[in-house]
Amino acid sequence: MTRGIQKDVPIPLYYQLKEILKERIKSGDLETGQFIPSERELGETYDISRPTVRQAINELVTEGFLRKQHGRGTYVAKKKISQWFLENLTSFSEEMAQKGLHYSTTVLKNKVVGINSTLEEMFGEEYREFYLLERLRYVNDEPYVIVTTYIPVALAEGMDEEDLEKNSLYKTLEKNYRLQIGYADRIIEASTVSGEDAEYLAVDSTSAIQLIKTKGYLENDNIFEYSIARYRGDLSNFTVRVPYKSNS
Amino acid sequence: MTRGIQKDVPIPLYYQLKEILKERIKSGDLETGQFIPSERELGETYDISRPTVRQAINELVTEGFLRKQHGRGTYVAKKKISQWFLENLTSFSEEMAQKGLHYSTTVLKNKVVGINSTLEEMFGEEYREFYLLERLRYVNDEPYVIVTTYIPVALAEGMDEEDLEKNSLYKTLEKNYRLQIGYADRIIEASTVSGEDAEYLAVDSTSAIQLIKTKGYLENDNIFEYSIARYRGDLSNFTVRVPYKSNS
DNA sequence: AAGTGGTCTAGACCACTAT
DNA sequence: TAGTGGTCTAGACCACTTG
Repeated sequence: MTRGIQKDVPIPLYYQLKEILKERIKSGDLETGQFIPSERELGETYDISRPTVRQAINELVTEGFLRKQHGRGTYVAKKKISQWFLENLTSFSEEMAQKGLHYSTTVLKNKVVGINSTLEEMFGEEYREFYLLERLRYVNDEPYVIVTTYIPVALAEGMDEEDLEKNSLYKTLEKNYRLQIGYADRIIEASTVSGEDAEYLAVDSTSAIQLIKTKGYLENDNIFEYSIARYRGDLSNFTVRVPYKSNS
Repeated sequence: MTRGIQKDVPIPLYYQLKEILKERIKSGDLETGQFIPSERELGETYDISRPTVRQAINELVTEGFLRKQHGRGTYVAKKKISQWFLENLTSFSEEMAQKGLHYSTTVLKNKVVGINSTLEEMFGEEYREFYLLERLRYVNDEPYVIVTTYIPVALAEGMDEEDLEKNSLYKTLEKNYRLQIGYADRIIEASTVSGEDAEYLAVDSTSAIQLIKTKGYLENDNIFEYSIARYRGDLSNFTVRVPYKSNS
């Protein structure tokens, strides 16, 4: 049943091995805490060299699937906590699908606005007009988060609402507008809900909300997106796993 | 001036190269956006093989110091944003020192408590007694955060307040109690301040606070610490940089 | 002593970017 | 076309853990 590695396809061997190992973990073939075959053994099994095996394993270690112990071996890490978008730049829809939650979206605002001081601080003076998109998202039919997104018109000329509903925003920008997305900075703050948001989120005016501001950058380090998300504090939490580094 | 690489010391070559490159970045020798020498060139300069150079560079890329462009080269990334403890398991004192902020600490509680349902959920049934330490921290003479920490007595028998004030908690556990710290999960939530906390933090009773719960784990995946931090929402924010991965 | 992961070499060929 | 990073091989020796 173990899928083999194909050498005649343009997929890197180490990547194929990663997928195989992830699959074996997900299927339960390799259980939590169980030691996986040694690097040399995996190399023989799949007929690839040890450095290539190591590349696959090391990436899985940094991704949190495996853990190593010098002199003992490599074992499957404890099941990863439900990790939110604080570690991966995934879209809301992907996140919800992965968690198996039902969600829906209402568009509150969708227009083009001129520059203001906040936008100028974020994007600099290069752009003068921005798409403003404000969406209210429900999870299991409860209001969950309001997200306001700004994108320079120049980067996504002609983008319409359909683009944003069918695929995720990032996929649209990548495929239709050929933007090479690089990374994002997320700024996390706790705040009290604003009057307008309180109504949409169906909470009273003293409720706490989790603010998450996102600055999206392209591969070339130019900013392409700024968004402000307001999550209901009583419904949301976010988890990050941080490694310990004893050396400086 | 460029420090060379020493082959007769028990420090890995790739690690020495990492330090050299970081130093060259910090000193301004390699500036932001500037392309660094190619992998082959670095190998010749420091007389090490290309795979070894690649190991150094790849780690610096994942640490955010460098960025690569296939076919073009490797360049120095934009200066990293002030990154909070959401990416590294550093102590409050280290964090403040790095930011050059003045801080102080008051111990609110310091006692041993028996197990309860929350602690049992966190630590399991193995431990029956826990150190409870509650500290109020001031930054620039303003109340900033209250942190409540639980540690099983069995793991740090005889730990006293001095241990906790002089060095950081983690350093104490590592050095005096020989615990091998592995990683931590941080759970982030927004909430409204509790009555008791409101007084200490000097905010009114409807204020928002940033809750950050930390579960600390040892190398062997056993939990050794549970803490709940309440940050003043108006004074704190936390930043994370997340990479974009187009493939699943 | 045997097996494991950690480090390192000296090549090779490919895919991508620039000119 | 030349130079870059991306992938891969087939070894080698070391440090660490366990029997």
